[in-house]
Amino acid sequence: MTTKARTAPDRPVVRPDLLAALEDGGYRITQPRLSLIAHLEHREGGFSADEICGELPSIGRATVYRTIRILSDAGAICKLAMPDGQTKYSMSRIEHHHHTLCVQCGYVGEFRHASIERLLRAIGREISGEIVGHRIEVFTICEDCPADREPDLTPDS
Amino acid sequence: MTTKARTAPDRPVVRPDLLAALEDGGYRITQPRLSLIAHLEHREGGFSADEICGELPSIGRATVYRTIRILSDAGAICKLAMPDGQTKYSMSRIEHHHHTLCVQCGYVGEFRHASIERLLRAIGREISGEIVGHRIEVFTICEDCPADREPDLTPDS
DNA sequence: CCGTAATTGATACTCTTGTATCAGAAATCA
DNA sequence: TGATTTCTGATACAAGAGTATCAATTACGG
Repeated sequence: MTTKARTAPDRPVVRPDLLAALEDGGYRITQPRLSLIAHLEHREGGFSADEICGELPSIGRATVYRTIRILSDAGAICKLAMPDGQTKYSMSRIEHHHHTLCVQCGYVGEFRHASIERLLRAIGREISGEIVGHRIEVFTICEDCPADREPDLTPDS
Repeated sequence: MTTKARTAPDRPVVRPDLLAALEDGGYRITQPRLSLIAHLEHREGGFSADEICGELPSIGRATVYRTIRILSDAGAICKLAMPDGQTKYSMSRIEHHHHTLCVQCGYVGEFRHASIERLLRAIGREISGEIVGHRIEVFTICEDCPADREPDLTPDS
């Protein structure tokens, strides 16, 4: 029964699609990459690369950045920008989504809205040039944050 | 007839609303600020702070950044983010607009779309927390850019 | 026209977000 | 089990974007 488990070390079990992001890219399945993926998979909200370095001190900075890049290229992670320019990442849990970012605690939520795709097509008809991408970020003060404080800079571009 | 012009130096004439952005903030009308505003007013597309430093070498770096900040706070300038994280600014010419950014030449365009405000209200009803701002950026390859090249990273968050 | 207070510009500094390097360690292939 | 190739982690480096400092200058109210 346990024939196959002979040489398996204590590899964390991760979402198959995240594993596939590595394999499809021709990357090796390594311990640090698995630990990182397992960590991100269970992490709430958004994160910065440096936060992850702090949370997983056993994994080198360079590896954290490299792995985030791989996952980001594979579409498993989204790269976001806070109003102040800070970079955040977020694990994608649903497809074709957009993000809410709490300007106070950095919490990142995902939402879908059918009208958005339609809207983008309409915009495409009105502007010159070809649309190659978009960024839609909704800045919020999330439920768990005190709403009484002055929010940060809130660009509405 | 020319009584009033006696002590007026060669101050550039700038859009009154931009001047107001200074006055309303309690800022002095200085030569460097006026030169900068006059320059930006006639400049096409988007710009980075450092580009402006290069274009107006007689104005100090710090002053460029300070003035951009003042205008940005006053809403006369929008702060944008390119897909790669680079910061761009753009003079606002119309109200309640959003931006197109050419990922190849950095050209910034403005557009309005009535549905966007409606859409945001709809989103507000679906998510938890309070919306305090948003960022909608449409990345393009503009008419004047060769479309055959591979575009940059095109996040669709 | 003068005094005061804000502004300027040069420069140094900071902080974030990465990338480059490279010897040693690990994963994979045969 | 090697042999080979990739990956890792420590560290240094770099670019971008902006702030802090501060003496000299400029604008503005009276």
